Amino acid sequence: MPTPDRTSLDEIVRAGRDLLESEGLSGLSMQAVADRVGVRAPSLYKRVRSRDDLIRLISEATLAELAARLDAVASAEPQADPVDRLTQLAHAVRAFARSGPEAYRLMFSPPSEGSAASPESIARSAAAILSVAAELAGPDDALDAARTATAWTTGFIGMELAGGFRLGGDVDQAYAYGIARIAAALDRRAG
Amino acid sequence: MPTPDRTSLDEIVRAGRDLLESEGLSGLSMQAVADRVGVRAPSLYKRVRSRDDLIRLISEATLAELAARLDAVASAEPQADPVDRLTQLAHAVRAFARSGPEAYRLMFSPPSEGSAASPESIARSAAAILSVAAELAGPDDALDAARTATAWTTGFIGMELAGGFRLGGDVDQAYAYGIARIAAALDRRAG
DNA sequence: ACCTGAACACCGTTCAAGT
DNA sequence: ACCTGAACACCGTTCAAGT
Repeated sequence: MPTPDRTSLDEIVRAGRDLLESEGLSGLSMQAVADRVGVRAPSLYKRVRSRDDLIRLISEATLAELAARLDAVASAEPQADPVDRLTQLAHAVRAFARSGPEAYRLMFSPPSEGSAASPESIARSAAAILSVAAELAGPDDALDAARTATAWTTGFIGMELAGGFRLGGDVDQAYAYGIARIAAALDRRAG
Repeated sequence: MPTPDRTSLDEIVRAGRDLLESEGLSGLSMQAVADRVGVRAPSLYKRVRSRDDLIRLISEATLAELAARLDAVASAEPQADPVDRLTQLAHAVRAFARSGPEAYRLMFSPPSEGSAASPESIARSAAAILSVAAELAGPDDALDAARTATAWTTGFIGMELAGGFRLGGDVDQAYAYGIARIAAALDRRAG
């Protein structure tokens, strides 16, 4: 006789994300997730292969949200100058990271191989930046340019989240300075 | 009656680093470290406050090594063009990261607050880059320029180590492309 | 002064037994 | 078909007892 479902994969992933953000990665235990969704820990394994798998699902969900956010920004003003659009994208990534720092970090530094998001979802979240990079640097250099912009963005935000900017100075201004330099450097019109 | 020392802090940190590199962060257990140095796990707490503290010590040691490496590169050809020197520094960081990827990742994404390296040692490892950045961008923009270069470098390498470059293309070439663009963008002589 | 075994409170995960 | 308690093999850490 079937038992009525007492939870769902969605609820588990959502609970995991909340827990990750409020308690950090070490607080994301199967027990804690089970408590949140009102089930015993072993029951989670009906919907999730392992804790690593749960972490991967959280990464995947976060990545999808980021991709949606960036798509919205990119398509908001399709006519705007590509330098401005790249700048807006970079600011959107930073705002997203600040709204959920733990989940953001998870995307870019998975604690294990099995918890890394799939190449497909990574590619999807890079689409908006790739398209602006193509406009800026031209089709031949689009991939390299997108990588340069993405590397700088994730590097800056990663250092910021890790508390790496303790030499003083205005971090917001450093971000603005950086994105302006990067955008100009990638702009083929500038030569 | 005192017992002769059966291990030392240095040996523990070294064993921890080896273990980290060969087994990953999750393989870096107090038990495994104790086995390596020939002691029982509780004895480690005579020299180390906690596992987090051991991780911090490993980060600190790695950071000191990186700083020494970069100092050596920076002072090898003091007369060279700053663009070339920044390029060499960037390549040195990447080579260092590849020689010990797990320890490298630890420096830039500490798994917890207590395992982060001290601001002082971070500042020390940034000295070489800061000095080239000052030459390139001028004293007023030195800090912002150093942050831009560092963010790009750590971001690129972090993505590479996380396996984030699966869209194809030549990653070595993307690195060369990026550092050339960044160096040119920071160079005030180019304007 | 250092080292140890025993113990504590946790983990992630498996599995037979329940409904 | 889902859920559970019990169990297993691990953790990090503390502490009294040994030398």
